[in-house]
Amino acid sequence: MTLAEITVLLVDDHAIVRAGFRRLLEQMSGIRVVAEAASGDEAYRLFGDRQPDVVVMDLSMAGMGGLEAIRRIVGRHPMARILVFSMHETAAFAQQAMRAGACGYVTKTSAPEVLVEAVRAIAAGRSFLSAEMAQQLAMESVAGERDPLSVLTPREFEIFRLLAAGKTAEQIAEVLYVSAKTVANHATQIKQKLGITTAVDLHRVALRYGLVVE
Amino acid sequence: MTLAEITVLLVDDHAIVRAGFRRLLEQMSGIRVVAEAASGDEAYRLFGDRQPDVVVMDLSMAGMGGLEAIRRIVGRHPMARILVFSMHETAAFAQQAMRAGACGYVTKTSAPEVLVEAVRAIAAGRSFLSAEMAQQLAMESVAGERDPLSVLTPREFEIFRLLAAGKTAEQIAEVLYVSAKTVANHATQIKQKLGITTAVDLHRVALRYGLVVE
DNA sequence: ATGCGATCGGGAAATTTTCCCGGGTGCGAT
DNA sequence: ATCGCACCCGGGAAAATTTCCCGATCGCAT
Repeated sequence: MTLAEITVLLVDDHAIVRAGFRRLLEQMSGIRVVAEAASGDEAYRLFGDRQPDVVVMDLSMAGMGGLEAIRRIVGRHPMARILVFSMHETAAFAQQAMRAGACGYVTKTSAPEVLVEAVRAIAAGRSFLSAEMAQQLAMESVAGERDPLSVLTPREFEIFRLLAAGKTAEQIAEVLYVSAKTVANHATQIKQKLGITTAVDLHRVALRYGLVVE
Repeated sequence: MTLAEITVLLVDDHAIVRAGFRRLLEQMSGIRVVAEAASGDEAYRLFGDRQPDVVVMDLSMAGMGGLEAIRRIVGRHPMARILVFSMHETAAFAQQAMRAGACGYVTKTSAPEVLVEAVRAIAAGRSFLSAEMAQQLAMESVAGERDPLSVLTPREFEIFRLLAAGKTAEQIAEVLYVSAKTVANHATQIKQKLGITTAVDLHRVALRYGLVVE
């Protein structure tokens, strides 16, 4: 592994990003891009052909998403080592990717050196998380790591759902036969528990857990 | 213009994308990247220094967004020619970008040749829309049923986007260099125009038109 | 020149959010 | 039985935000 070059399969539906990665790695010794794919499908096929040491993959691709592609590749080739290279700064994405079988996660805003370092780490059999991600994930695992909505009491959950559906505090108060004041107090408590500040965040959490349709 | 090289200022907060663009243009004659910026701020400063023929700009940047950067640059330098290079496939973005003062819009999924063609078109004084965008915009104008977001002014659209991203009025005020009061007033106007009342509705509209991810 | 729309924000009132509090209720443990 | 505890309900008061109304400026078009 340390003797030969590290071979890389690049997967991203943006040609410009693939070009950037190539340019970056051209200036490095010991790493060589042996193939590129613009879709999960293509990546799956090419992996079998080329047997690269490392796959560098974007998450957000049209068609079969990156997560699905990871599952497929790892399912067929358990030894595959995949580094996710995503634009999302959120720990939830990193978590999902790792769970799907990735060995590392780096954001696109990372410095170029970090990317190279990550590729080397993955090739060497280690895993790699960018510092911010590691930080976030650590925070979460300390916090208990389970479904964040489980911290809500039944009443809070109910109000959470209604808020996420776009109802105002008064409307909710009306259907629940309590005062708007109480709803407001619950709402504050809910946001506190979920660690969010705005109604938009609340809606996002609800979407993420399938509590509202679209 | 056709005699000299076309000089380009590259603006994108992802180093990898800038590298990709450089690599792409290195292989072309007649185009040269003379500067790179990782933020709208930096782009604004560098534009004055270098006076590039064309600015190639990403829309979604941390801090001052791309739209705001366009507004600022064009406001100060009316002759600036800006090509937007975005990951968003939605016509609403192209529409807003053009309205903010851009001369062209290309998505990151475009083929490399398209990017080069677009840069050349912009430098030659023409404007450029990628085929899919032109298609979508045409469809909309024919259908008469334009998206409700077109009733928003550029400024309103920008603030709308930031609100939909879960930012508070205060945070928005900070990145746009205006008072929180102004943002609040805009927000009221936006909700009025869109016929919505809650922040959750706002997020939903943004989702519906692909302005926010997820 | 004049009008118009876009942007920015102040003033003031209305409304909402937040924090702090206490009271009531059910439920399991001692 | 009664104690602790979590839950639910809401009042009071301060803080923050939203809303409505207004005037100012600026660029642009007629």
